[in-house]
Amino acid sequence: MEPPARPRRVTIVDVAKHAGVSTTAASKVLRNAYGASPEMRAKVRRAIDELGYRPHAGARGLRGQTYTIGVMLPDIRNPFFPEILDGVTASLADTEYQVFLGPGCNGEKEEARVTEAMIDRGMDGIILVAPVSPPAHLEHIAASAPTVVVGRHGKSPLYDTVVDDDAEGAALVVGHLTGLGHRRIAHIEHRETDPTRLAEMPNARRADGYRLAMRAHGLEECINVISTSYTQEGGYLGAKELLARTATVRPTAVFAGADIVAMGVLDAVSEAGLSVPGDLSVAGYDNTTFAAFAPISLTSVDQSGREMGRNAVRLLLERIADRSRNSTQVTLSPTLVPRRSTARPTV
Amino acid sequence: MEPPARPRRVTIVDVAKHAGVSTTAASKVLRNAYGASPEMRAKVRRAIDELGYRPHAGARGLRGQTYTIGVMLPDIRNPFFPEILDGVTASLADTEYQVFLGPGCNGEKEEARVTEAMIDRGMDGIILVAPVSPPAHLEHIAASAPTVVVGRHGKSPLYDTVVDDDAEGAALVVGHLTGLGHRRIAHIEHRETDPTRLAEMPNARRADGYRLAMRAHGLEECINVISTSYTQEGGYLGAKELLARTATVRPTAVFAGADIVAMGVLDAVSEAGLSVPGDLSVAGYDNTTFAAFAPISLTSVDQSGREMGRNAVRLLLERIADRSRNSTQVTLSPTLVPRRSTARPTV
DNA sequence: TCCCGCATGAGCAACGTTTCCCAAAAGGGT
DNA sequence: ACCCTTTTGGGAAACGTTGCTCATGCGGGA
Repeated sequence: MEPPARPRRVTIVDVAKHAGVSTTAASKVLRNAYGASPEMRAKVRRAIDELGYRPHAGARGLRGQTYTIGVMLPDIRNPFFPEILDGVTASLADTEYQVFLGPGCNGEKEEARVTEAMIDRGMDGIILVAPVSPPAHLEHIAASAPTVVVGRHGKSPLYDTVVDDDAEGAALVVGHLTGLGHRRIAHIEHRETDPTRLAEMPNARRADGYRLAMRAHGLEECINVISTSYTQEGGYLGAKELLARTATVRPTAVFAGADIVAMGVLDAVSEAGLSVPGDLSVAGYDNTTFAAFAPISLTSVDQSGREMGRNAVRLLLERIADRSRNSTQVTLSPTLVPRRSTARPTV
Repeated sequence: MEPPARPRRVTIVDVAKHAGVSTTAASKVLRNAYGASPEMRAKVRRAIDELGYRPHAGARGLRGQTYTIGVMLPDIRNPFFPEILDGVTASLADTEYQVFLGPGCNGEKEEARVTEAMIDRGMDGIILVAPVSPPAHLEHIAASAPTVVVGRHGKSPLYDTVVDDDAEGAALVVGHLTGLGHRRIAHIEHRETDPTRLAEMPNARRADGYRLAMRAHGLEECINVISTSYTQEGGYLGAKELLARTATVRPTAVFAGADIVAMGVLDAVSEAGLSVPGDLSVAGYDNTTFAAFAPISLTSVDQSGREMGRNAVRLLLERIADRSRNSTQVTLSPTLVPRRSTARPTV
């Protein structure tokens, strides 16, 4: 016995037939376009409801828009990114647009695959969060579809950007720690060699901001940057190196470039039988969800991801409406969230 | 001055012209279809490379496949779900398929919006992770596109399922705790009233498994289930209630139905000035990333999300190949990961 | 009365693919 | 030399929309 033939999807033609009008007319009603009388609108709308019609996005895309926005996140595991996403979806909630995420892509190759896939699917707009691709590739993307880059400092006439003032964030941390009385404040950064990334990626800005702030507080000779990576393991290795020093040289505080790095630092501290903040104050960056967990209670910098997401959508919709408008750069200010992982140094 | 007209996308017609063949021929080469000589294949492939042609997924979808798989995650913040996603993308890495995620959808309404959007975009297959929609809606989805449901126990002839044996997971925890000498073991569950969810959702199975295992250990009179929700707040409230009791009735161990719930428990414990595991042993479920962080070090149940993702893809591809095949249910066994949050009770 | 403009509708050609078909040519067995 | 099969290639019609162009009918101003 044959399984029942799947019912063909109802199309705009079915709607038009059922309403007794032309497909053109039905299309006009769908798009709220000019040239349809109130009675016709009513008829068509009724037919749509009765048949449960939904427009086919692919077919629409062939002639214009797909009503789809693509968002690329570098790492779905980093709990900071969902904040941005929330801002994006909230802003798009009462529009016809639908958001889809490219899956976790770390590395240029994966990034290229995902962005190309978005373009191939005719997405109306693309939001790239902290992409690692070279600027040329970003411009290639932006030339194919309206694009907003979030969390990366380079500017281009082809795309808009939304960034956090990472240097200021670093200064907030240094200011907080010096205010508590710390002098030997170390920083764990993400090692970067590529020159454009060195100029554009937030991690490099945070390191620069740290150095600048240390000098501003007259602590130039205490500057101490460990280059590992923005991972838990990177934090662990960096902290091991710091803790191996003799007590008179050992830092009393560590500014980790990201919360996840701070987690690694906590691992190493715990392994060494030391305590936070008694033996070492630790601060992170991103104010991720777990920074607030009671056993961790990590002092961190909040970049207001929601606000970044909202701004990204605003810029994207503006650019969809007018592709030739000048590119815009939005910079948001971070705030410090002090918690129990930082305290006065015990001399 | 006019901005330079955006270059029209390269189409299969351009490729055919450039190679000096028909578009039919070019299409055959693209799809590795029968009826093209080796020389023609070579010519067309060269043209594709020279022009940088990429097929337009929307147009393809109009006539068949879009080579797109949609994955719906209920909550992007729950660090367990990325595991599943990893399994999915890894399995799909060397196919032509591209994965896209629906953004965080908690609630039936959001779920419906996202799944409809996936269908509208002609996605070739849909993976639903722990959906909350009623079975009728799941079958509606499955009737429109090949579907695999992950992390939900109901079965249907229309879709395949991949689940963890949640009852066994609960039994592992209870066994572990009784083995350590605990008797008053409480459980914090996600309150569920809807009868089908009560039957199908993993949280209900975990609670049932807990009860069953307690009886099996002769601890029926110690059974103690607190109904809140699978959130940090839910865990916090549940733990407050438990900790308010006098020491002789107070549980010595808590089995939280999810790691995020355990975080809330830790918050409450810390607030009450008590310690883990000294005053209270705590176990979670999901073995999320942060369960391994040193200051937390949470005993948890690992469901091997990767394996679930891999299985989901396998089933999905099978169903795409043969839509009328019988539906399959895969059940995976969880394992216990003991850490420092559980220990012998201090009488 | 005539003409113009506007509101209302429909016809039709795209958009970029795939696939069903058919034609021509090329082998292969008598 | 003949027919039959297989290979190789292309023409053209879909798929579901949208937007251009055009036809009709109506009212109003001259």
